[in-house]
Formats: sequence, C-alpha cells, structure tokens
Amino acid sequence: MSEPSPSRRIAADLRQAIRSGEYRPGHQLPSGSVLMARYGVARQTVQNAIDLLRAEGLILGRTGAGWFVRERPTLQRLARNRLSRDERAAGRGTFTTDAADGGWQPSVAVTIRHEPADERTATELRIATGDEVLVRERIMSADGHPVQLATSRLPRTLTTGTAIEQENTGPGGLYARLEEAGHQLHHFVERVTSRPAAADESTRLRLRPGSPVLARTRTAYDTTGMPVEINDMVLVADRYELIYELPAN
Amino acid sequence: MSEPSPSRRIAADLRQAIRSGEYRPGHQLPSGSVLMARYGVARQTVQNAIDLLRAEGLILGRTGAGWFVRERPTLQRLARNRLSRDERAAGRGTFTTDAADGGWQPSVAVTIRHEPADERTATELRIATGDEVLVRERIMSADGHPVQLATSRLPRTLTTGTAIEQENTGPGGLYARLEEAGHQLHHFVERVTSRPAAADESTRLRLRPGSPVLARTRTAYDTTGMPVEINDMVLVADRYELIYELPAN
DNA sequence: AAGTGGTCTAGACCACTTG
DNA sequence: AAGTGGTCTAGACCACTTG
Repeated sequence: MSEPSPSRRIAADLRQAIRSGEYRPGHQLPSGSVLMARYGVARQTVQNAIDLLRAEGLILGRTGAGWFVRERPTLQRLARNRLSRDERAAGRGTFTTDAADGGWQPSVAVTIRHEPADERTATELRIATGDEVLVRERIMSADGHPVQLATSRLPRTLTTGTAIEQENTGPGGLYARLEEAGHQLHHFVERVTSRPAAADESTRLRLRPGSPVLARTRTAYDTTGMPVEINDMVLVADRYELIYELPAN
Repeated sequence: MSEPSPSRRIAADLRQAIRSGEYRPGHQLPSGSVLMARYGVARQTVQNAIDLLRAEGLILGRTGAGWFVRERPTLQRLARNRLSRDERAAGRGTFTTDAADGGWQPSVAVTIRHEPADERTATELRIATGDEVLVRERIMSADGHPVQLATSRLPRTLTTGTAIEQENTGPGGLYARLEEAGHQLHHFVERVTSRPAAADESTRLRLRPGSPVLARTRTAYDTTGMPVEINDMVLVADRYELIYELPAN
C-alpha cells in the first residue's frame, strides 16, 4: 500500500468520525484552523480534504458559519401510479399530488413557446426536423426551493386550439387534454439516468456545479402507437426516488 | 452581477470552447502552464477551474498526460423486459443478456455468505431482525472494467438446499430457482435514485470519490404477496440508462 | 470583533507520460 | 529529458456569520 496523501488521511479520519456517529447529522465539524493545527498542514490541504467529503455528499459547507454533517433529506417518491388515468380524472397533476402527500407548498413557473423541432425531438416524435413543436418548460419548487425542471415537447398539430397551449392546462393536465382531443394514451416509456448537473441546470436548481441529478425522459404513446409527447425531467438527485412496479411477466 | 472569480472565469471560457466544438471530444485541453500564462494566475487557480469542469463530467484528467474532452461513453440500457420469464426460460441472466446485446465481454465475481438480518433487511423481507439471510454479492465487469455492484438478500428458509446458495445458480438464475421451488413470482418494485459514490463503492467500481452512481433497489414478490428477494444494485451512472415501459392504465 | 469558509499567489516536489 | 497533472506549504485577502 502506498502512503495516502495528507488530505486523504484527514478525509478518512473525518469520514470515520461521521460514520461512527461521533459527529452526528447537523453537528459542526472542527474548523479549518483547528484541523490545520491538529494535522500540522496548510489551509489548502484541509480544503482538499473537505472537498472530498463534500463530493461524497457527507457534509455541507455554509460560508462564514462552518462545515456541518449532512442531514439526509426526506426523499420525495415519484411513483408510476401518479400517471394513472384515475389520478388525472380526479383533477390532480403529478407535482401537486406529491405536494399533497408530502405536506409541502408547491409552486410552478411555466414558460410556453413554440420552436422548430431539432434532430433529436424530430426523431423521438417521428416528425420532420423543423416541424413546429410546442414547448412547455416548468420549474417546480417545494416550499420555495426549486427541485424539478420539466420540459414537454408535443407536435404543434396536436396542441393548436387546446388548453395545452395555455399556461393552465386545466384539470388533469395536458394528458387529460390530449385524451379529450381524441388521442387516447396507451403507454409510456421512461428512461432514467444520472449525471452531474450542467452549469445552467445547477444555476436554475441552485445546486453546486456537478451535483448529481436524475434525468428522466418520458415518451407518451397513443393507442395508434404514435408518440405524442416527450418529457425531459431533471430532478435534484438526493431529494427524489423514482418508483416502478413491474409485473413478473 | 458580481465579478466571477478567476477560476470560474477560466472554467466558463473552457466550457464554452467545448460546447462550441472548438475542443472536440478526445482532444487535449491547453496545459496548466499555458493557462497560467494566458490568464496570469497561479497553478492552484487553474486547478480550481479544472476541478469545476471535471465535476460536471466534461473533461477527464490523465496524470502526466493532460486533460481531455470527454467522449460520451455508450450507455448500456437496462430494460425491464430483461426480467421476463421468457428470458429466464431461455437460460439468460440479465447481465449476460446485456453483454450479448452490447458486444462486450462480461465477467462476474460472486461472493456468497449468510448473516443475520439487520433492521432494514428484516423490514423489507418481512422477517424478524436476526433471522438468517442468504447474501449474494456480485461485482460485474464489462471488458474488465467494473460497472455494477449487486447484492441480493433472501430469507435463508427459501434458499437452503437450492442452487441459490451455489456460486452458479444455473440457467435462468435465482429467479428460475425460486419458481422451481414453488415460489411463483408475481411482481417487482424498483426504486431508483442517484447519489455520490460512497468511498468503498468508488474503490470497488474504480471511480473518483463522489462520482454519481445510480442506486436501484428491487424487491421481488411472489403470488402470495410476500417479498422473496431484495436486490441492491449500484451502477456507474454515466454508463447506464434504466428503461421502463408503463401502461397508461 | 472574532471566527468561519473560499479563493488566491508564488513557489516547491513528486509520479507519471511522452517522444 | 522535458512536459504533464496533483498536491503541498506559507501567507494573504475577502465575504459572510455569529455572538
């Protein structure tokens, strides 16, 4: 085994103290000056150690106050039954349904525009590149903290003259409006991955650059097998858990 | 707007050059010395700028060689139909099925042990804390690179005397063995989230500490509604995409 | 006012890669 | 041998928080 660097040594000691419960969630870590003295190292070395633990999500820094052992935030659960026709019929959107369950205050900022389909959108929606697409961009906040970005894209031919082009899509949301317009939904395909937040996403979600996000792309298909909507969602990773129930066959 | 720090300024310039295609995937970034001279800053400042881009997943560093614009690795797709009874009947495991599709060489290291159920395991499997549980721990590698960790836990009462306690569970894997033993599977519940890799996970998956991983917990239920297996899987986030197909109702 | 984290300069040393 | 990134020391300054 090669000798670990001083910063790794310090990080390992602090990690151990957190794991063992010596430093409990919410409690403050020894300050930079204390650690510099204790280990006989420079400020930058302590900073490097702290950066490791921060990347692991074990601690949070508050400038001017100190480093604190992170409290595991309560996970919001996004279950697939949020998409059920019954829920839609009951006049609930997915985000407000979660809010009701979780006891927090939802707020949503919506932007609506239309644009020509780029290559990826055209492929996913099986339309031609450049065809007009309606774009609904939403930033969802819980108790004032932004936690989700969601962008829906639909062929403009499906949305003209419907409430889907309004800020408020009405009870049941855009899926309810699509079904009213004769596009009965058949199934959804959801693709989930995780990646570091892009610079603009970390700004909009008020995250540190590079914090992990969950990226979920949902495509909605109607009963004729045509894709009618593509929905790109970006979630603050450590606030969300996605839940799927699958039959064994 | 407040003046951005020098390191953020440098990061923004490099990010822009990558986004615009001036620095293409695989190409080398200007060296530390060049950037120090160009911006008139200290080595540490360049390092801080680079650390930001690395956290965003835009670049990869190779000690002694340079910083390189990251090539987006091909995503492995894990679809729910991998769990179908037909696949199991055809004698394919999920990981080897992926390998066949993706054209890479799979290898799996298995460890089998039993242990008393901890609190979480007991709750999930609806058994008593301390009851014996069979644990199968696997590290899956693609072309020699570890990409998945998977840990299965089953009540020992279901596994004694079956091939589930052997290193090789035989055709169709442990789900096929469970069904042979009379535990017909009914459905699975999968919970997906993302978080920074823990220190031990980053060692086993050979990741930088804090790289995002996908964490997927699957619980398998039999036709009597009892949970028969809990499977904790940790995936290198940027190599995987999880796919789910859901009926509209 | 004193303490905190964050970032910076200037210079050093080391392991590693490249030609 | 020359160049690379990674980490370190010692000291500085700043914005912010706390009592």
